[in-house]
Amino acid sequence: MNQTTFPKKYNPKDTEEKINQFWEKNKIYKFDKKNTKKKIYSIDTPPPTVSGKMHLGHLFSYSQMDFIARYKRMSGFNVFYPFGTDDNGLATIILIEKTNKIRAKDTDRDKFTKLCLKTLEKIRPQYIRSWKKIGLSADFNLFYTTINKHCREISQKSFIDLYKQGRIYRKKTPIMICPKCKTAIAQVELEDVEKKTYLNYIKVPIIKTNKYLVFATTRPELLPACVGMSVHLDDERYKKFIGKKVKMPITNAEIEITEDENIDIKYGTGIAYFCTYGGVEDIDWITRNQEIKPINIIDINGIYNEKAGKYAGMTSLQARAKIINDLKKIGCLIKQEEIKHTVNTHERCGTDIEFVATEQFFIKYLDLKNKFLKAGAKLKWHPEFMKNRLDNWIKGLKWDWCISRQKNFGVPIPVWYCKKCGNIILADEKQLPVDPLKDKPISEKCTKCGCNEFVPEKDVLDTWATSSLTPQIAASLIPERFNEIYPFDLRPQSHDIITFWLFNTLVKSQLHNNINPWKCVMISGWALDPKGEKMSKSKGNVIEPQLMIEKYSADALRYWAAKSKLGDDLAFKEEYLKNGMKLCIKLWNASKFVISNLEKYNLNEIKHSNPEILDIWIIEKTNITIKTATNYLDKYEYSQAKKQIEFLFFNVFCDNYLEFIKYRIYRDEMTNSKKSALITLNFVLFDILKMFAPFIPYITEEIYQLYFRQTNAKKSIHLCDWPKIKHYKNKNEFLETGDLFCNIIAQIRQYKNKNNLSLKTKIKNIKISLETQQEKQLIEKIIADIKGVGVVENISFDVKKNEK
RNA sequence: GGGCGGAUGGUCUAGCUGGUAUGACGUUGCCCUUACAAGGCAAAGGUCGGGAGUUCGAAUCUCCCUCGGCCCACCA
Repeated sequence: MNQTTFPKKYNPKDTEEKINQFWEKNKIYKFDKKNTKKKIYSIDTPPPTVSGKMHLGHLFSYSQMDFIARYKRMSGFNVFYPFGTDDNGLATIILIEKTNKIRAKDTDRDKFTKLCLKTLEKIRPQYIRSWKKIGLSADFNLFYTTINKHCREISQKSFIDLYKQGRIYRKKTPIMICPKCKTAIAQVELEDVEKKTYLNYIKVPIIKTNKYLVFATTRPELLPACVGMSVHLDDERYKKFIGKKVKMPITNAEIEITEDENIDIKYGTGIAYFCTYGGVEDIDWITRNQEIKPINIIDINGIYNEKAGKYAGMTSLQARAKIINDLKKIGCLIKQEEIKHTVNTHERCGTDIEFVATEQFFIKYLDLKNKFLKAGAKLKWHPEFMKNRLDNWIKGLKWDWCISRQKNFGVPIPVWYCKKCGNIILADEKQLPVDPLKDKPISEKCTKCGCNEFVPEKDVLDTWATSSLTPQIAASLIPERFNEIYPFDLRPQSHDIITFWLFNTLVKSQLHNNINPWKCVMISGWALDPKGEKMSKSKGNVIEPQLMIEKYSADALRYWAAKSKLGDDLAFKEEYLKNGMKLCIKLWNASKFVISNLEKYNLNEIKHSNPEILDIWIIEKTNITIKTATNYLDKYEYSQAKKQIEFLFFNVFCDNYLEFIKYRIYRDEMTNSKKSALITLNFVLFDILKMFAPFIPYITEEIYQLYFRQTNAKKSIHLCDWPKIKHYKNKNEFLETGDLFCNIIAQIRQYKNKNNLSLKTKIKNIKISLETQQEKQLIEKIIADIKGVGVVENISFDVKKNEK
């Protein structure tokens, strides 16, 4: 047997770097596409955005999915674990603009996309390095970026398929836009912020009377778009005015007072005025009052148009200031009351959203709410209660999915319009991916009118329209095994995007294939700052994972990530990283001790036919841990599994077993008890290492390579089999005896402690108290061990109660 | 307003298909024991947010209340 010198100290920094290169060079995590014997376990890995940096939250949730991936790999699965990046959104635009000093607005879309792909190609390796560094065992060659050809093609194909199904429609409709980003935004992109504003009380004369009404509004600038005014039927103050008309100041428009049961009598003056469109309630109202024509005064860019009269060319904010001034001048503004209210803003830029009527593409799905609820219920949720969030969301959906975006970057909507008749011409599947701005439809003439001139659609698809296809995108990287990969076994992701990524993916899969995209979902929580608060740049409490890896090691960070229960948020505390390091150091030292002793002998030559009681005891303890840890991991409860393994290692193996066998293996002559100890040490340590491997992959690999690799065919510990249970007869008796033994050793330790004695000090006599006579019988078999381990010459027993 | 999850020694945390509580950090004492001083051994410390109920028995089940958290909906 080769003698390896086990390094005295563990150096995580160098080791992790070295191990990483080893993994990469030997393609340890490569998906074996030719292997048809192993069952595939497929993971729909979340694609992060290259434009960002890896943050602690990433580290947290990717580590958690990696525990499962590694466990499944060791359990004999052929793990399909791709890694993509999501690069067709605003963040990418900003990055490309910055790096290349250009503006997307002023650049040809095709050129910008190419430039983007080129830039991403350049910066990607550095970015992905972070993910490799945390020990992610994905196959990085199963790669996609949501803006590449492969993804554009699949995304456009999805559009065409849904269009043909009649699921996609184009409609002029009020839609939320961000006046700053100048694009349509979806419900999920909203963030509500509480803001201070003024509730303005405005006086309007009632026509043909000398009376007037006062209504209150936070959006006075929409006055030119006012189309209605309502009061509640039960409102004694206003009941009599229903059916009368008022004359709006400034515009002189005549508005009829109507009755509407949704009016809150207590809010403002109890009179609501409706503009097209100030908010959801305006849209609701106009849907209830079909005969009323909207006045669209805001354009898609957020600027007021000619219908706004003198306010044309302004933004809402500018118009508001001006109109308040004008109302004051003519004496119509009675008062302004400062209030706090919640406004919907665009989550990316914080700008208040506007409602504007524009032509947009929608995926029709409101009619399928029940189908989606049922589909959600079919998924196995871990943790289970997270399903409520999806249900809640589906039940609350109000609009179809608006999938067009007015941006000059993204996946182009594969559509042209006939110049003459406006007929929509879909791209042909054969020509995908297509860019209507530069490509022409395959059919040269409009099928309706025969015209041969086409207007390209300028809009692109919502980023979620593409990222909701990650299962199809990833699985089609290995087309020949598509059907074994899809539906995926697992979708891991964090809870904040259940309502979009998870939901949208489910929707697409249901619409295209009528099945769920995955069998089960694993929802992770958030990484919080040490105080338990959300990390954000503005708060300045962001923790750099890279710095922490430098300081403590990736294994320590992963150890921290394994601390939280699945789905729970977890505060980041350096103390936990220290615990992680402590475990690594302990694992290193214990392995050093065990291996340095094992290395002295050729284990194959040591044959023992008679295992000692305490050796069977530790094997049985290991068996129990294997069983419970396996159960927990099968339920995705990695934190419980880790806890069990850690307990076995620290409290049973190190604190007790290693101490128990020292006196045996320190002997020079090769006795049976020494042989038994060596053999047991060998495989218990190996089992422990294997169980730790999914959590702390670096140090376990290093120890494997230093010793166990010599006698194992597998190149890496991560390719080894997950430990199996060894069977012994009468294991309960061994368990009982071993546990009792621990108890007695504890008594001896206590005795020495009380008497300020070192543990190795030999004592002549000690009295041990036992509970029953039966215990005494068990103990007699291992009296020699007690004397040896406890360093005692004579032992007497004091039995508390006698058995009948 | 609707929904979901929490509240356990000084701090963080496990347990929650019921039988007086897990571990870590911190604190104190002992030990420089041939794996480990970022150590080992040992000790002190909690009756499980409050109230009621079910039960022989509840941190664990039911109901109510209080206080955080998250998701969703919210106003002219």
